[in-house]
Amino acid sequence: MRRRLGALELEVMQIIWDRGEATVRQVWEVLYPKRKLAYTTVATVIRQIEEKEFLTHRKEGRTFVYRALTERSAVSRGMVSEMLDGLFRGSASELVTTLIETRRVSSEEIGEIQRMIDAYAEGAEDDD
Amino acid sequence: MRRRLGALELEVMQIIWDRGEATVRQVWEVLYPKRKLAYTTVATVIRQIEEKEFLTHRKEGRTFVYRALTERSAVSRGMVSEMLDGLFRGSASELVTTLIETRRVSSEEIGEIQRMIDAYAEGAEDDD
DNA sequence: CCCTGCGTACTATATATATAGTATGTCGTT
DNA sequence: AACGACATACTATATATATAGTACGCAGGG
Repeated sequence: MRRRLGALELEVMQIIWDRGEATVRQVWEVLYPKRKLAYTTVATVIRQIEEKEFLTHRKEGRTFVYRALTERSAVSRGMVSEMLDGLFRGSASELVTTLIETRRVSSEEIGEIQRMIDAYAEGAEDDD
Repeated sequence: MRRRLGALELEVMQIIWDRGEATVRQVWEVLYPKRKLAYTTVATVIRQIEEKEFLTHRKEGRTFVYRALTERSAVSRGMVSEMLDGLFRGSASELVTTLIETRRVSSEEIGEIQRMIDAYAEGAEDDD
């Protein structure tokens, strides 16, 4: 019964992935400047995410400390994959085209992408 | 009051973008093999998309012929942008990394991406 | 010992999305 | 003129998501 993550749920996950572990209060503190949510709202969202089995918790005193059950990379891949199919009919190059049309991508980033793609092309050279 | 598109709504939009225009029946016919939806479901979804102002229609006889009000590229950019921020903290290179980890990307596609990125790097050379 | 702060649990509401049924009108064929 | 196919309009239900309130327990400061 593994569902998908909404925008707010994803934000919460990002915070927990960043820190490794987090309490409701810690998540709330990070979130608060951007989205002025009630503390209990954050608590509720976190419990909902836990129901979807993306999180689990241990008890420290009376406080729950949450950690991810699913890695960030797995969720990212899932979402990228979805977008690839849903939006670009599976075409990776179309996605990249759109990506660089979307934002002014810094030349450092372009460089990184070039290196990464080149490295990948090398490695995959005698594959398919 | 411009909202966002759900997965099914996006599928419908893709069909209409592909053809330029489409009737409910045409959309339904394309959709049916994949998702066995009732004809009226498709009609409802299309009207809902129209309410969000992504579509409009003209009347041809008694049939409505729908066309997009928003270009595919604009929607794509919006969604990529969202994903970039929500998932990769704005890092385009991380997105591309995840992309090539996600699927076995064909060497043709890799080639295309290389050419495209290189061209972009050229053009932007003396920019920022 | 009692109040306050903070923790979780449960419940609630609004809106979005997915899905389809019923109603009603009309066009074309017999 | 009536029937069947098909068109849109309206309505309905389930589930997901965003958001927050209330209830209740416990622990520490006075």
